[in-house]
Amino acid sequence: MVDKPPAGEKKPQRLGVREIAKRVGVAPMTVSRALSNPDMVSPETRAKVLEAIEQAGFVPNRLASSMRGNGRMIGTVVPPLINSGIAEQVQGMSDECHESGYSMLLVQGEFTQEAEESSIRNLLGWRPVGMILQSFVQSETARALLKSSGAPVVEISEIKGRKPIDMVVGVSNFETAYAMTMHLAAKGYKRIGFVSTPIHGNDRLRQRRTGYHAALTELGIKNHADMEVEVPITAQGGAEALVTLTSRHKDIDAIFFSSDTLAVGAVQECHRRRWAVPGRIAIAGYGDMDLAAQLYPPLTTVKVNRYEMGRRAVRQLLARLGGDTKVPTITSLGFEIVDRESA
Amino acid sequence: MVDKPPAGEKKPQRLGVREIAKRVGVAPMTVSRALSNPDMVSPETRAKVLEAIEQAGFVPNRLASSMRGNGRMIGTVVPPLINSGIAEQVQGMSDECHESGYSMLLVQGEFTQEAEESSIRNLLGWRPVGMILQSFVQSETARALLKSSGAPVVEISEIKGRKPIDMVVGVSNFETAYAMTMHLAAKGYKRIGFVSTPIHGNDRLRQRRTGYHAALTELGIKNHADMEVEVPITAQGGAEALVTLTSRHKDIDAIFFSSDTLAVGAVQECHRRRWAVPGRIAIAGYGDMDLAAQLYPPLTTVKVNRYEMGRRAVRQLLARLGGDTKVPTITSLGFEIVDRESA
DNA sequence: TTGACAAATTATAATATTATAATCTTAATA
DNA sequence: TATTAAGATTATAATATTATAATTTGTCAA
Repeated sequence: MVDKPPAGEKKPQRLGVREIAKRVGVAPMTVSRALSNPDMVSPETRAKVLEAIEQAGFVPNRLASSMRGNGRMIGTVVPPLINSGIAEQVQGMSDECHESGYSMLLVQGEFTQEAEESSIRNLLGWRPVGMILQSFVQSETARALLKSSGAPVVEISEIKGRKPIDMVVGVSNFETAYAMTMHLAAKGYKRIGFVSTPIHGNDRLRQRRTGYHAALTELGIKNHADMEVEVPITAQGGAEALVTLTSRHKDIDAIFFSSDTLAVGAVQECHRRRWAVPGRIAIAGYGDMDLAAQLYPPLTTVKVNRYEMGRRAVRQLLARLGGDTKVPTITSLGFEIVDRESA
Repeated sequence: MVDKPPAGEKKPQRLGVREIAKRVGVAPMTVSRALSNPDMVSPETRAKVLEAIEQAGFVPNRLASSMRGNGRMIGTVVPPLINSGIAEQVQGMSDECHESGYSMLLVQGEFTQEAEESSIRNLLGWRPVGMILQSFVQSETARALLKSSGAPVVEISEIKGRKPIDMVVGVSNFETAYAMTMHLAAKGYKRIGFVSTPIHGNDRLRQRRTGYHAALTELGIKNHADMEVEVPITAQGGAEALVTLTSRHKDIDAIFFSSDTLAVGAVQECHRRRWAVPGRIAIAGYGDMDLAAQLYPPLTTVKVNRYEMGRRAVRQLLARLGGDTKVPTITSLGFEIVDRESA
């Protein structure tokens, strides 16, 4: 009761179109239009409104717009940003969103099925106009929620295999890995190992391994499970994998790492052991990270344009939202085998 | 008119507390409470409500909650995620947000003052309950907007110098750089160069340079501007900086890089030139990235816990939002000089 | 001077949730 | 049996915006 203002005093109106309208002497709707449909307002009125807005430091409430169905928010769930190429992808998404006036709601983490589900649920609570997800969504409940939300969904993922919820943007991880394995074979390597970060639940990695297997089969090389290792996505992981594989197989002459981070770590281990790369062992990576070209020796790797993938994903969503009915369901970005000196 | 449903037919009610309430035969308010104040609802009612929610696949609309003042969204503006330690910070923020049921609205990019201002304006449109910004906000307009928004603000930045808008979390970049420079001097290096990514507009980098200068002065070394270079934050940048400095000064014996990414690039250049590190030249970095310890030779660097910084920033915000009035205005996280073999 | 038409503006209602105040139940006490 | 209190539930109003329909204003021609 102490705080209650005296009867006559008008309470300090919160800053909204209503208040701006009052100050200019016009209806709230006119203020709204001055901002979003300038053509429907006379130039003079518009000028007065914009000035009042500027003057008051008014920032339109996007929550309310969103509730009325003018939302401009995209939700996204991504794996950990460190050491993977995800950071570049997020940058691509963010840039594209920003340029189109959209905002990006981000959840990041290492997800079990339940965690993934709860993250998606959280995001959907904000009623985003579109969702971008990494990898295929595992949880059936989550898939159902996404579908019934009505928002278009882009999965940035392996482009072949399981049926997408809606749209997919990505590369054929199978083909990239197949191509690299063939490339190594063509360069004369006979015993090629494969190192990956944990594959469980990750389509992309699984497809890479499958591509590696397919190439070996085609080459008439019997593929030994003990030519493969899974390690955490760190430089140390790469170094350890190198040690494991080379001590298992004295004659191994090349290792294909499913991530540049691992390959770089392995190269360091070779330096420590005074092993020539590729003389003693050839090393190939995946991703073409910034360091790859500068590494000593320069890293042979698979180049995938992650930044562009991020941008494309957003562009697909926006196209769909813009009413474009013939947005492709599957968008495959190309890849490139970058042949450098490490293999 | 074709679409209009026949008169008697009830239009398909959108899924909201209202609809759930109708199905359970209870008031909307009760549904709301079943979710957010379970204690105020009888166990039986609550069970029925939760079942109906589950059954219908209802996801509460956070926009509407937010409008009523129950928002749980934090806005953040960060520099590019690639090659800097920012990804770890974002991971920290995301984890902490997620654990507390908050969502993170992220804008990422390389910002001029105007772009920074527009990004902040965009975020504020969503009425976040708190904001986390990198570095001190430059634009006066943006600072005003932030202040008048009433949301608590954490700047993750240099902890000394300019007056923060609200709270700061960070380290003293001055001290870290001072300490590293002194460390190098103590190890016997006489001519120490400094390489940084573009300093303009970045407090943290400026403070690092200042710390480097202060140390030189204290050591009685006259500091030459041509012992410093600015390069882009890439491995190549680091390599180029090494070339530039060593050709300018034949007697330079150590280089302190303001980022591990640069230092790693420089080490590769040394390998190409068959220069011993630290025999021919010592290399020190900043950040202690994953690769630093695995690098050949292992990288001497400044370790700052960026992940923890991100978590702390969010925790400070939440504490303040939780009504804690004695949240510290300035939080300094410690640092560590990690002495390895490269210097 | 009236009518027709377009342009500009205003009024209304709808979006989904929840704090608050009001009401209804039930049980315990006098 | 009436009274009181606590617990559970419901009714009301408020949050800010905008599509739509309705109204006002102005211009031109008949």
